[in-house]
Amino acid sequence: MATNVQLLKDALRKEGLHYTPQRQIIWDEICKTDDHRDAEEIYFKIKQGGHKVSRATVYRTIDVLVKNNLVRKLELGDGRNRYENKLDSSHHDHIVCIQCGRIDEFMDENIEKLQDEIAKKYQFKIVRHIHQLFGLCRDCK
Amino acid sequence: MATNVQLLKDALRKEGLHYTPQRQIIWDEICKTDDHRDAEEIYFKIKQGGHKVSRATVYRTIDVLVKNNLVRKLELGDGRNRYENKLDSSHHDHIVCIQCGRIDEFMDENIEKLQDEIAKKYQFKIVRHIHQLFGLCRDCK
DNA sequence: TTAATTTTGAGACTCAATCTCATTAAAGGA
DNA sequence: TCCTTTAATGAGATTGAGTCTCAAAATTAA
Repeated sequence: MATNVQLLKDALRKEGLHYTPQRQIIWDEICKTDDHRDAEEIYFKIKQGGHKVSRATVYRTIDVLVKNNLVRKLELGDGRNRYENKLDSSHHDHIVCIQCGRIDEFMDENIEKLQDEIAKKYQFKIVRHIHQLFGLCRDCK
Repeated sequence: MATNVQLLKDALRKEGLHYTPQRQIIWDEICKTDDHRDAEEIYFKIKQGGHKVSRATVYRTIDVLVKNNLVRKLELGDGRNRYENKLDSSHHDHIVCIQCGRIDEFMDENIEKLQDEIAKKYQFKIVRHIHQLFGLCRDCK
């Protein structure tokens, strides 16, 4: 956990922002699980944990964490953004079950390579990408 | 255009819905361009064209068109869904410039194949997928 | 033409996310 | 430590895309 404190401090310093208890609480909460949770869930978990942090601060802090690569923002197109910490996770994309909501992760070097080739062909500089498979998982088929 | 009328009628029949002027106006508007427009844009274009169709009907009709494969829904994760007609477009994914908003289309058989292999590995049945490259286009680099 | 049923439209409503601004807290200097 | 400046926080208002409601209008089949 000590490392996580430093990661946050470094990010905040880089942004010229203060290190505050609220920001630490939020970052801690996000580090607690490897789930893909939305801001509201994170906010309520913090509340349940007995801490008082406002919704606005949760949203604002998550933005900073995303910008500084500590958190990944997941857009599943259902109107709620999800977030996952990037503590020890390498790049991956997502497989989403439209029945039970289960989210798995995948990564394929070859797809990444092909992607880069496509970008080259279009003279496009990729900043980020989204690759999601929606359908039925093993248990819902 | 005659074909488009029939496509709509067929879709509506399949859904057990009535063929109405409003639905035709909406479908016509979507067929007019190959742009990727959001519901609000489509709604205002119809208004500008001198037709009176309510926002609710636009949204409702688009849903029917998407469900029946006449229109493709694009989720770019910016809170607004975009739509494009599928009149003579084969499957493709999107390259989005985060600077100027330009949207290009790409398609790669190999990526599609690799995707299917991943699904098989996870015993997952793909219903749909999203693959989008975000970054800077040729003109914005 | 009528009766039964569906569709439409105006505006209310939802919900995630953002904004406002008065209050509180942090950081650096003396 | 105290003070001053500047930034952060929180409560609640606001936004905006999209959905819902329900009375009025339109469609269809008889």
